[in-house]
Amino acid sequence: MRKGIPEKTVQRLLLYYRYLFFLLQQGAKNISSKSLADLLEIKDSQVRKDLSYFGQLGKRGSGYDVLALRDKIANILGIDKETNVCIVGMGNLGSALAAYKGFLALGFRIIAVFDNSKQKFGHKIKGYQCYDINQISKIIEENDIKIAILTVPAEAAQETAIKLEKAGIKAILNFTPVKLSLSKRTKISNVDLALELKTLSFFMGK
Amino acid sequence: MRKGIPEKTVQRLLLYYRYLFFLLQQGAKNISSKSLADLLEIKDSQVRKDLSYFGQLGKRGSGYDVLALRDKIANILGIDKETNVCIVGMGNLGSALAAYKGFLALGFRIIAVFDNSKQKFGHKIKGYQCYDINQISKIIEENDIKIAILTVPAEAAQETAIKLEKAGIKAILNFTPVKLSLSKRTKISNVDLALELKTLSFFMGK
DNA sequence: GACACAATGTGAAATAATTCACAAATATGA
DNA sequence: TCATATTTGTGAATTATTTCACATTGTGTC
Repeated sequence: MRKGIPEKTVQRLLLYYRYLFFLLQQGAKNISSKSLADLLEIKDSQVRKDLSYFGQLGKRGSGYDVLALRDKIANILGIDKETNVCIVGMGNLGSALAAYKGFLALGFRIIAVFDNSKQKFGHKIKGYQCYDINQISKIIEENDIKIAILTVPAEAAQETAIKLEKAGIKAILNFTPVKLSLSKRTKISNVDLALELKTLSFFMGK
Repeated sequence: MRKGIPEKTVQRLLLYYRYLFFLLQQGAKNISSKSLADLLEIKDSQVRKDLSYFGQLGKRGSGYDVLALRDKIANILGIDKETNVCIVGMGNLGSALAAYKGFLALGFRIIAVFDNSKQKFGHKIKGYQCYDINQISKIIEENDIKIAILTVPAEAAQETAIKLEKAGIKAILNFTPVKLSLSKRTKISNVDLALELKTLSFFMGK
């Protein structure tokens, strides 16, 4: 079912989800692809094409049922079941992400945070018990964690990523500016903050 | 010169830049599109196509001069001149970004940070003087700031964005999960942390 | 200098993503 | 019930991006 679905489509699905969530609170019962598209400043055909990957979810003449569509998307994206994650590297960014509420709303639960500094482990950071990175195998196994958010300094990125892979992590959200070299089996997604800012400034006013 | 250049190309340019910077430190004089491509796990033709948007930068037979290419990319991306930015919203994420070193390496200088809380303004946060958001017009004018990093809570995002636009901000790096509605003139780039994590988990193991 | 090898630059081809456009289904109102 | 409106779902067309493939240029060796 999730074969050949463009990444962009998955991303938009989440944007649809957020609007549907909001619309439901407003008491909306139905919505057309046109209205949803207008809210996001995209084309209505884009909305319909995206949704069509997952079946015939709408009704000709009246559009989509807001509640049913929201729940369907929640199901497609797995928002309806909890996914455990850990954060590795408790510097400024790691700590900020530990406190970030946006993950919870999408079904993510931060189960553990790791660092390599004796000063930090054993203590609580943003309410989470901080563990020694070398204990990771034990803790991710005990807690069924498959996803790690990597926020260590660039110098430590590659070696830490290898530790994560060995420990059984299947996907890494990589906030370091390092191209991680791991087996094809491990899924990596890069969030490069400086790159985003540079791209923005390049196209500014264009 | 920067008309019709794909955003993806600009992003890769920065990745090339980082590797060239590193290679130069290693003492490399020349590099082929093939070697550079292999480091990034992309195709060599992609590297050449990307660079070809900006002229004939290589030399047949021997490849690209590392120093010259690095400097050319720095020039294209404007890394060689400083760009002033501000951060708006000094919660966890805003504070973490204020301390983030990666911006500096690309020519960005954080000039001011803003918040709306009396507890915060007047004080220093991560070494930066925190100002009242309502003073923004004055401060961005005085300091020639055209770019803002927006890290306020979702509820305050749209109203704050309007303030930024009114004050003369031309580009916003938006970390809130809100679709900002501003004039076409203002360039917006969205960094949606929860979306990145959800996309990653969707494709995990696929 | 001539020959073999290396590597670019770039049209053309292939692939991917978006948008169009319209038949089909549903809704609405007289 | 019938005519008209709406709105989906989806092939086809378009547009964007990547990859191919090769002529051309430069390098190194004898």
